[in-house]
Amino acid sequence: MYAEILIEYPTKKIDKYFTYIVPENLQGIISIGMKVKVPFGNKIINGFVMNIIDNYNSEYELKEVVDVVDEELVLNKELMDLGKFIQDKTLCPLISAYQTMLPSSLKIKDNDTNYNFYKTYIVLNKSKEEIKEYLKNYKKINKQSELLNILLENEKVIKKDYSVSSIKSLIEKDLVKEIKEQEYRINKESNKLVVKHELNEEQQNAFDVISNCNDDTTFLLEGVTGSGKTEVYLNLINSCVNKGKTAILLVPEISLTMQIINRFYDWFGSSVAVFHSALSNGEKYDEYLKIIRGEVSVVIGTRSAIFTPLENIGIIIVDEEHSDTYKQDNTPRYNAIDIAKERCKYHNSPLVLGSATPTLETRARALKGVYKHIKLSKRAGAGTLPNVQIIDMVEEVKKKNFIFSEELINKINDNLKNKEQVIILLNRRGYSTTINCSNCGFTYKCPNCDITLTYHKSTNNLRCHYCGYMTKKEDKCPNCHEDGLNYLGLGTEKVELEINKLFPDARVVRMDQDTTSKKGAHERIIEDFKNLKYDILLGTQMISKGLDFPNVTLVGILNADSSLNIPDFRSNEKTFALLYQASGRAGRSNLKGNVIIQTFNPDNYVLNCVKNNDFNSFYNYEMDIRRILKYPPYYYLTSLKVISNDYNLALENATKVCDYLKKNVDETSVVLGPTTASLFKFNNNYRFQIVVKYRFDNKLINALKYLDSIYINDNKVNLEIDIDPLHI
DNA sequence: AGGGCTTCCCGA
DNA sequence: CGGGAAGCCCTC
Repeated sequence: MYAEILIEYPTKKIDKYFTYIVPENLQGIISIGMKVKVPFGNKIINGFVMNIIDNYNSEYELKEVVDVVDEELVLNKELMDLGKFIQDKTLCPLISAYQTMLPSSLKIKDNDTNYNFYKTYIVLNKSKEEIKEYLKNYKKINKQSELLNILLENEKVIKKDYSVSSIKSLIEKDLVKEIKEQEYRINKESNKLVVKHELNEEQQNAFDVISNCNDDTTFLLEGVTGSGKTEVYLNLINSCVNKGKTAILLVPEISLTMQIINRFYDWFGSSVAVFHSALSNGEKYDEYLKIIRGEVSVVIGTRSAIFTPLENIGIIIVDEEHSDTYKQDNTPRYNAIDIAKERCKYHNSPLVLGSATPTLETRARALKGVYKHIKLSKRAGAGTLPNVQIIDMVEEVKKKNFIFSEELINKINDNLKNKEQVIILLNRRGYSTTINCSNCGFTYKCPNCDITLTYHKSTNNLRCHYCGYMTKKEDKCPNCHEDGLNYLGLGTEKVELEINKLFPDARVVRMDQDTTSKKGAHERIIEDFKNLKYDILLGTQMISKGLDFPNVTLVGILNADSSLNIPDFRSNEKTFALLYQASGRAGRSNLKGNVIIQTFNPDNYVLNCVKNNDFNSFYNYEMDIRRILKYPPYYYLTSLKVISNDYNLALENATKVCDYLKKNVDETSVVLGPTTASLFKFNNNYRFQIVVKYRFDNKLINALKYLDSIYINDNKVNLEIDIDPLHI
């Protein structure tokens, strides 16, 4: 018996099968999709069993499979095929497709860590009658007799709750014994008292349409902020579970979605498994084990949770489908929504994409009838959509109001007086706190990357947000040695100081990368804010998503236009979604909400669409732009990056790649470049970019595969291919 | 990926 | 001629 093994080195050079002998003691144990240890070169390394064959003729001597890594962890047929699908669609090594399917704790070569977690219990080692007999003769009342009595009532007790010495002597007397049982680290009970809201008419309609679907239709559930999409999800998944099927719910970032997850725990208790980056390796292992063992019917998680080995999937729901977290930006560059479609096809089950601000691609497909379009146009319960006001900051600056406009200050004061909460959103995309010299124009830049360094006041240093480079801020300009260093841009720290100055009595909490780096910090801030421990929540875009604070009636958005100016074809769409979602945080209960948008471009079309709560107009406006400029959804994109630490080599090869593409793709496609990539220099590597825009191109994929195969063997120049990139 | 083997270049 | 660095190629 032989096994064809895929070696666990994520390199295309060895991304092929190696054949090993299956020794007798592993025959019958080993199966396709299992992880095994094999000798490779002079090391023992992990690999996946891809095939098992009876005969193999080899000119050289084969080695033997050493061992299996874990008998329970086997990728099923569906996932094995899915890996090949990903390899084909993203041009990644097959092994990296499989590696992303497993939780990180199982990926790495530290194969000897045993993540199984056991609890030790004490049980009786004699019959109850014998124990009663013993107790009668024993007569003493002490810790030992006490424990025996408890054990007569309860089958088992946790060892560490009782004194070691009494257990020891009872074991010596052969009356009790220790047993070990595997425990899961996460154990949630469902809440019997959970409030199940009545669905309103629109919600009920959405539920009816989707739950009656028996094929792999994709639905766009477009619901305004606060329209109660979560309630629809809960009911859909519940009906699925009642039919004996399973469900996956994808969410953008779990730490921000704890509110939703807790609702699922309330409904479904321990049949929910959760996957996100904040779990420890042991926790991830346990959650995975529960699924493999078939003990779970609902999985909630971020991008990679789409790979959980659930059987009999009845529905997949992708919440906030416009979020860019669903696309992985390193190998394999897959989009979880594409994977979801593939899995739904396999299980013949519906896919639900939910959002208040779907991507233009999704919405276009829904309008064309490729997806089924379901709308939730009203806020659930008493909430009404907020009143949005645009403030012209050009006028405000004349009045020396640089950060907060007069109107926003007044509204905040009103809110503080009424004991209602405020959210301040600092739109920092493409706009970071930098330092430059007013005397000579010097700015701090990263020596490894072509990026302006960001100033961090709390540590008085400057950091590169790409490679982590760090340097101290000097008192005088390092270039002209004058006192000209100035702060540019708005940082959350600066705004916080300003708030403290303007509203000295307000309790302010800041939420950004710096205050949320510790585990659980997100949840704590959100929980505290919800429990009214603070009046003002100040943060970056991370506060705009899906949070539900009933007492927030005012949202202030500072520098709304900063993200409009980034050179990316999606910047309008991103800005609209961010501002619209942020506005949606206001007035979610019966209190009327207000939103103030501060901008230097009060006439900007995108901002006015937000003001009018008019996704339709925005959609039509932006679709025109996309059509004229040949961007998605009218054209598909593929981006290629040619990377080398040698500038000339990079440019030379980029030109070659570009020429090759021009000759070898369909004539209706457009090849652009080479241009410098948006992050031109990164970690001392020069990066050139080529973009292909196409509609139907049968030749492109082969051209890409050819180029890819060429650069596998080039160790000076690297080629990165991103099919359907989110950004270019 | 990582180790061993080959090649190539330069100094004495 | 020798040594060290750089490139090449193999791993069942």
